[in-house]
Amino acid sequence: MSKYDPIKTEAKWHKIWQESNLYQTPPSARSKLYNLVMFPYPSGNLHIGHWYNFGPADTLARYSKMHGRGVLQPIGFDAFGLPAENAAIARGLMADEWTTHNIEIMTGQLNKIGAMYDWSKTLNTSQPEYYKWTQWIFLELFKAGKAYQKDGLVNWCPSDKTVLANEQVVNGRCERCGAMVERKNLKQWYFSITDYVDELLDDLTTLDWPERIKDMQRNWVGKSEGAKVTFATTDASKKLEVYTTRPDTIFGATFMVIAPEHPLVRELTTKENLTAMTEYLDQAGHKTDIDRMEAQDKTGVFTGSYAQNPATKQNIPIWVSEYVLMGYGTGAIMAVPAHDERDYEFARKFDLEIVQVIDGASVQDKAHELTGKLINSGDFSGMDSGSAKTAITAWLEASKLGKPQVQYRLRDWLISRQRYWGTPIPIIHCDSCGAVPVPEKDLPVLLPLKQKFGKDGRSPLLDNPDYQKVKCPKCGGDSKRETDTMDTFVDSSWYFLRYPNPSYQDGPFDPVAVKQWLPVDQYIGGAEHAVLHLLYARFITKFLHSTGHLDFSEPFTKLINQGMMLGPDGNKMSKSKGNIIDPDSYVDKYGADAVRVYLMFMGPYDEGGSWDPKRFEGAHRFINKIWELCTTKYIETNLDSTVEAELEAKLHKLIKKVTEDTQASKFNTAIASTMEFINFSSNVKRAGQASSEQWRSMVMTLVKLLAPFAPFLTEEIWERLGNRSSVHLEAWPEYNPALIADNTKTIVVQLNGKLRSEFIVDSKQAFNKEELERLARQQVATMLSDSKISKVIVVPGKLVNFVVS
RNA sequence: GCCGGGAUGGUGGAAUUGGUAGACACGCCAGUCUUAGGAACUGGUGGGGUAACACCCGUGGAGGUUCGAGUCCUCUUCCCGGUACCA
Repeated sequence: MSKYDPIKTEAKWHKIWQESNLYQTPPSARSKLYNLVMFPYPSGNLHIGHWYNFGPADTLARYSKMHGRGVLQPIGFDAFGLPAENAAIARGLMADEWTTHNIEIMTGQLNKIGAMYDWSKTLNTSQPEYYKWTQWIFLELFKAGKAYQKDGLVNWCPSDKTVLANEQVVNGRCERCGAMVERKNLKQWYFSITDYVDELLDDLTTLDWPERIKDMQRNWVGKSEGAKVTFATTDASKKLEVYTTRPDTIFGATFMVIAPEHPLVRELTTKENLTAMTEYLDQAGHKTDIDRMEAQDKTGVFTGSYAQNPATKQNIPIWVSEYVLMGYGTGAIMAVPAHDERDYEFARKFDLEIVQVIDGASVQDKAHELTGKLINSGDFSGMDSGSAKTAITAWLEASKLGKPQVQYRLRDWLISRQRYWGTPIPIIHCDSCGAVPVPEKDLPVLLPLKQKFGKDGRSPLLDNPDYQKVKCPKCGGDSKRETDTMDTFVDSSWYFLRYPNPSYQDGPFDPVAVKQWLPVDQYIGGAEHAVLHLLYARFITKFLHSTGHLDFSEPFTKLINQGMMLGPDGNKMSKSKGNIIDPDSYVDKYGADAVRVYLMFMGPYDEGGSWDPKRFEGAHRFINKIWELCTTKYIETNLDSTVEAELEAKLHKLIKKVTEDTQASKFNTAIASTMEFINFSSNVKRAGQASSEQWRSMVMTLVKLLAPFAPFLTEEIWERLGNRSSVHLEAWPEYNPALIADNTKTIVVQLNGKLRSEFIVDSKQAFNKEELERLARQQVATMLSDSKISKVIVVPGKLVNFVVS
């Protein structure tokens, strides 16, 4: 029998599967599985991380299909976006040409994976028939008042020349290109994600997602409970609102601090302090976020004004400092230096009063941030922090000086981008009517193709009068089309709704198909989208739910996170480190099955790992061993009924193990047990101890168990075994529990918990305590001869432990 | 700083959830085959110890609970991911 040729075999089956439409999505199914991977960005090449995501995801899909579930497993492209635009500029190409070219290449690579993609259900977010509906969703949000324009401080990436959402700023840098983000005052479009903040937080408990992802979302939303308190200036002319999580410390508020961008800064600054203030504001305005973060020392300037602490009635100075951020709370704080580290540092530096109001630790050298018993707090002294928070907030509320307040860190989603390659924002700016939405009948607003890029990547839309010139849909007057496009995360926030029927014309998604397939049953992808895509998609789903377009409010019931694939050196793969593994070279030499098996055997799926070329050999050998075992002639020479029974028992144990492990995405242990079984059955084969019929039936079962892992190899073997139809249409094997029960058990004998001996006992005897103790005593009789047994512990079916002195 | 995850042979990793630590695989060593190399196959492989057994040590570190701890508790070191003047 010839050696296994993965290249020929894989090409052969890929063709047959395609021609026979083997993986066509069933129109309906009693039990459905919407198995989804995060669709790729058409960067030009499928990298090893894609394989690590898509291969095991397909194994899960195939496993479910064999369980009789109707499976929808689509694939498409997240095709708009900056990298394509930048690459096109760099190569002097059109963005659409570059994207189309990459999609062609990547489609070929995707086919090699051997995944059961249904290519009749693919989509591409840069196509007008798709982005028409992205625009439609924008208009729905606009109608509901949840897409709005706002003037304000935004994150600006000077290298990509566009604004960014908060979620796209990582450590003060642009998530895409790593450039330091600047702050700018601009009028931009936002989506009101904060309107859904409580649902986004609370519904996390209903989701079957990894806890760490849920925690990341919880942290990002950043809910905190406290109080809003109003402080009046001493002349009562102005009011300053502050947010605090520690109303119990209000008696210790000895000064106030407001952000440099606070609207009252100018008004509060007295003549004597004006020069210093102007200087301070000027240098603060020039700093990037990074500068601010890295500032070692607290800086600040006194305004010259005072406010009255409503609790102590004392006059306290109002300062301006960068450590108070305009974007959180009210942009002003009551500073309690005794009980807040930052306020403490500021007070020490500028020699401000420190009054301790919580007992329990000295504030001589540092702030005391814990809760405790109140002191120096008037009528509230003696209470503990917990009840004082409630009592003081109630008192503030009764005196109309404050109220309980819940604060979130999450801000609205800034979706405008000053770039060309994205979904045009369907808005027309009219001098008399303002921002007017493009009427639905005029959708899509087509993105003009074949555009030459301006200098420095300037959006061609800005220099395209034909695109901009438009009549106002309201008054018919001359007006100007919006030239910004949408963040690509808007495109990807709803794509999973369209997959079930991507050619649907009458809406963004086909309600019948959505009813059949949604929500997504399992979503498989990396953790890098925890607070980006996954949060946005939940928001859009909740919006469409609240407006009656969907009857579910969470898009992804179950989330599976694969770990990260690292280079052979254990580092994140990057061009600069030169440690990028190209999957194609392995696929072209050893086949997709070997690559899939390698990736799944490597270790726990959610932990990832580094690519080790040496260890790849193991997966390759595994494939060859299966081939050898299943396709070379079996000769029955030396029948042994004990071995036959053992083979049968091991097979059924294997079915159980592979079933349970695959279900739990524990691919590595599923494969390990299969290897173990193959080692055992190779010995049986060599000795010819089992009947030919048993052997043949065992091989058939084994091939079915392996089908989701190595789809090409198993299909070829299946055919050679004489089967006419595909192994991928077979039903998943079931195990017989009666065959799994061992008829003997190994009982361990311990002395003081240490292994000393073991014996085999008939399963019927394994739970008879007296018998086990008797047998165990025989085993270690000589060792026990001159020791005193103080206790005997018998664990039925497992062990006997003698405690001796 | 805060939140989450982790540390087991030369390497990747197993371990029925408190009951034989190191499954499976890589690598290495020896052997068979081969002109040779490779491939394939067979056996061995945590450390110490022994002629071979016996025996001792061993899951980042220090304690503890228990007849028995990789697994539970307390403290601690280091690594990874997320997040951060968030009041």
